[in-house]
Amino acid sequence: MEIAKTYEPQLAQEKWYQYWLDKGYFHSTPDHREPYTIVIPPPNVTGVLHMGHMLNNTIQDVLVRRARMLGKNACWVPGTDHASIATEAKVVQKLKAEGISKSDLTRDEFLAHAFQWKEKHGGIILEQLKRLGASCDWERTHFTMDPEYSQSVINVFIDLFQKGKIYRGVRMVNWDPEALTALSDEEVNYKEVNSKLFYVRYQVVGESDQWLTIATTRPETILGDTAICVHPEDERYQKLIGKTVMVPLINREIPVIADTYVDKDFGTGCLKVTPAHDPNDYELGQKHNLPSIDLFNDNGTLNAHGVHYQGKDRFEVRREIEKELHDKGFLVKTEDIINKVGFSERTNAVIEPKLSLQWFVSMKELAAPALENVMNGNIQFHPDKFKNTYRHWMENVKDWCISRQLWWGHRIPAWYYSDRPADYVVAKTQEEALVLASEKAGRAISASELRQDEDVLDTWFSSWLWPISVFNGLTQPNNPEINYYYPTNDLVTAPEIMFFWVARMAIAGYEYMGQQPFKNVYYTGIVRDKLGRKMSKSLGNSPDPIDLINQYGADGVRVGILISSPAGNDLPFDSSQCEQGRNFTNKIWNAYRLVSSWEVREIEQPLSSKVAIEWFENRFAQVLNEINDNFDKFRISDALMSTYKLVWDDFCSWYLEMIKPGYQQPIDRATLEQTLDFFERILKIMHPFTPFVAEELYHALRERPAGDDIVIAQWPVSQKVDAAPLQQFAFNEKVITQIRNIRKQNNIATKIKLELFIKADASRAHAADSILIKMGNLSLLQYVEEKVAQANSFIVDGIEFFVPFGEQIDLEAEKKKIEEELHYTKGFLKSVQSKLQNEKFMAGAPDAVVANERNKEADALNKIAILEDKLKSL
RNA sequence: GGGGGUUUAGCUCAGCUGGUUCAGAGCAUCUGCCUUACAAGCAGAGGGUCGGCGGUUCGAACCCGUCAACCCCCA
Repeated sequence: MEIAKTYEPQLAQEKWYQYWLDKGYFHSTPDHREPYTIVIPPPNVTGVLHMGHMLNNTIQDVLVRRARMLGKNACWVPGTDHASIATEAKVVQKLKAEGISKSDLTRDEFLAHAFQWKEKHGGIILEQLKRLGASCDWERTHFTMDPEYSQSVINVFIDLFQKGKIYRGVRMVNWDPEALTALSDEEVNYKEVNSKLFYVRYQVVGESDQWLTIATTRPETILGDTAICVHPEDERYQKLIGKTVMVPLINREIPVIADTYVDKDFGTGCLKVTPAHDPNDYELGQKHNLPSIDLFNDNGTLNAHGVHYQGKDRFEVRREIEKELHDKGFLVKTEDIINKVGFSERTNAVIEPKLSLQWFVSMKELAAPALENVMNGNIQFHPDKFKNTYRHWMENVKDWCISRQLWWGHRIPAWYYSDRPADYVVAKTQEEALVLASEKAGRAISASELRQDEDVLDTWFSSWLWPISVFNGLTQPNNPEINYYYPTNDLVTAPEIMFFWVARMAIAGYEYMGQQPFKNVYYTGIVRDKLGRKMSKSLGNSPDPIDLINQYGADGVRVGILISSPAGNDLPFDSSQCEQGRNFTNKIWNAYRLVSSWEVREIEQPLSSKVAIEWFENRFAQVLNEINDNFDKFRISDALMSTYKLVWDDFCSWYLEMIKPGYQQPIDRATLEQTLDFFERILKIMHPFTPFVAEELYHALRERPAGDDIVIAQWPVSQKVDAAPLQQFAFNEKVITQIRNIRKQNNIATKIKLELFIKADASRAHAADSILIKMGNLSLLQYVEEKVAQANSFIVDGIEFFVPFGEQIDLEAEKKKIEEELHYTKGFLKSVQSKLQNEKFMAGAPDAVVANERNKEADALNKIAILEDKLKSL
């Protein structure tokens, strides 16, 4: 049967993925084997696969597939995250397009729409992962809002509340005026923007025509000023401290206070204090007992304190108030400056610092074990440089604002029974809340009096339980699954979410399991385009992974994305890498074509094949050790590169060429059997990277009994490496390269046989010479005592080789070549000898190093002698 | 402003405790080959004062200092 000249991946992908599923190879249940567990970083339920997922999940799959082959009980738990803000924003948008406003809907109606959306779009991304070949245990697919999962989240909230770790308080929070919710600090991105610095003058009360000028980037907040602050040691303003000034436009009298917080050199050295709208001002306000005047509505428009600007948007007011200040003589000047402004990670709206009543987790104590166990290596980071960043954050951890003014998510289980903020209880259900509320109030509270908190919990308040809750470790403590699979082994994620997620999982792990959630954290880099830009939807510079899979095959794309992406390094991605990956799959495919075309006959095994086999056996063992070592160190790209070179260079370019019978010649059985065995081992180590082509060829190679599939095959066992055949081969490789060079320089076709003379004692003759004959296409190989005249010559490891000239002779070129080599070797000798003559070197360097230098000297002297001799003879 | 990191071939990266790897790999480049497994290929070659300067050392890509550029995180 004719085998296609190029590998067609699509059929194999569908066939084998379905086959693996049908056989249940990805499904895991606890047994006697050592578990190997990875929990997927759950993508947003409504998300679609992007290059970042691609990188991340390919790495996970490589790790899982290898673990499976190592005989571990591999379990990769997939699932999705409800992603409250992102998903709610999408649903709101979709409803808007249909002419429905969120405010027209009840909470239940809205949630019905949201669940509908989730049913429709949820899980698309999981289907896409299957195309990539992800060997997840799909029977374990979880969603962070599954009933049992939600139960864990609520339980944890209640538990932390009862432990006094959760509290409710008024704090300055990051308010997203578009999503109408508070955000955690981590969800705010600071960007540099071009702004204006406005210099505005305030009249000093009780002085005629005395003014004090402040500088601000936010003139619209002037209406909320409650003080002016100067540095206590600023001589310019000494006499103003304690006086009062008039707020422009509204003529409210406010004090001038002094605090070292003020930077004397920024602007005019006078700071206007607006406690309701700036975190630093808020602190100042607390310290100096200043009132707060909140100017804004939740959507960023001004409220009644904004007087005639009431109802207008903050940015519109900024423009208009500039004009009014100018017209009325308060605006001294404006300057262009670049300042940092916070933007919402989700909606990109400019964040408004806002005072509000929110729920917080007190982090300091909770974080302690999570910090300690990363620093002491119980949890390992790859690369470990991220430990520094982690420590810095954990040592300065701030309380975590966990309430979000959204509907999509886990509703906060707090129940209010009056209008007083303190009159609430925290309970799992309304029934329990009724009991608790009645107790707390000292009277019977009725169901109608009870009102549940409107807010939901931050998404990360559920995802931090992921490694525990996917095994129901909180709702069914000590169940067999959690006991078996937890702690998980490796977590693969992006450094951006080290604090959002990794740190908090560690915290929850120690708090609720008394154990780390994972042993290793592998941080991937950011996938960038050729120009170094982050791949993003808005830039439109991200290829669709599914398109790539269609174009290059899943295996090709997997190789392409891993070929050069060391842990923690950004990955500048270019589709040419996938081409390389595809070529790789094609290479092994064609190796199979070659091997399968041989006809086996009961003939004697050529000596060269015997030698080749011995060499490859050891070469394979050597590279396998390298690969295992790279895997152990989480150097995935290096493991892939070693695999790539083993397959392409060692196996295809050398081994197969060495044992390949002549055209239409049969092969001996021993060599073929050994080759099939090598091929099979090669496929096994390729399998984690290129699972589809590996399985396809594994079955093409041999008839196999049911259940003999590469996906569950045993990883090759590491063997002892014998150095001798490797050295012999390295020598031959150099000789062969030299012969090829001579062919090339003299335009001698590969087909033409050459003669090779070796100036050495015939006792040096070795079985491996057969390799020289075969690979050099020699008609004669002979040991001689004297130089051979009229020949190209070269030296390998101090031994001189001669290839007699054929018809063409280029004496001059040959001479020049030798002269160049001679010149170089003399220079080399000089540098070595100067070292050996240096007394300090001789005194200071270890013996081994000195001996080494002596060897170098001897080699160089020998080589120079040969070269000079050669020159003379020409 | 605080913290961390990076700088080695055109590109992406290795380079372990300072001493043969006269600094390595893959890709790209150049040259020659359609040699019946593969042109998605084969063979060969070129390419780096290891960011600059200074220091320690018999010896520095590696250690120290300094300057510069870039990146990330945090406020």
